[in-house]
Amino acid sequence: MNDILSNKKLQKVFYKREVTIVAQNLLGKILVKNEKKSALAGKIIEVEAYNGDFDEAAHSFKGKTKRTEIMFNEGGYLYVYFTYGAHFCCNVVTGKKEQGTAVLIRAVEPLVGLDKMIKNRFRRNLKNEKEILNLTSGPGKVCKAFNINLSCSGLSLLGDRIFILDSKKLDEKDIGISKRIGITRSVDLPWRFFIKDNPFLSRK
DNA sequence: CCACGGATTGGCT
DNA sequence: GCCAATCCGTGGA
Repeated sequence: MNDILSNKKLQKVFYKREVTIVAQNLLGKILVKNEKKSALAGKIIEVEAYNGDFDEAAHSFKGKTKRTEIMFNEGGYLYVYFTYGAHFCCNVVTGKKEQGTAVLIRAVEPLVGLDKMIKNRFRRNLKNEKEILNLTSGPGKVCKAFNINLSCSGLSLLGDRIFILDSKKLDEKDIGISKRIGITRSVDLPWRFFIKDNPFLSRK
């Protein structure tokens, strides 16, 4: 199983493309976070695209602020924000410099470092086997399990702390598309992409 | 300085 | 299914 970690790291050219293309192509790829002694890894199974040019739900829509300036980098950086007084959410910055586009990682399927993820997320042992499905099935949950917080915002995905590995291309028929979740503006854009029937999705 | 709302989660009805 | 928790970022006075 750990041989998945020998896959090739995604490079700048992958991230600099248009945000909805990057979003769909991130499905099935492997998010990796290197800890002091071990690695955490999960397969990306649910994402959403945000584009500040015309998408009122994007943090970058109103222009650059101290919080969102990272979103205006060129593709290949991590943008993390804090919300509802409790949760972090992590995004992959995409496109060209000053564009303000990013992909929210909404759910992953845990692959490597499960014990550590369980510790990070619940601070206790699992109550039962089914609880594993609650480990990384939402944007705040992913960040908690991977110990991603504001100190990770702005990190380069070409570095060694956090990055994404390639994997074989998904069959188009396995990709689902829907409206985005939890927003109040630009609600009709069909910019949520997910791997159909994966048990770790945030919603069915 | 103050007010308001949020790219969520988990607990309770 | 409904709803409170919780606090920072943002914008206006």
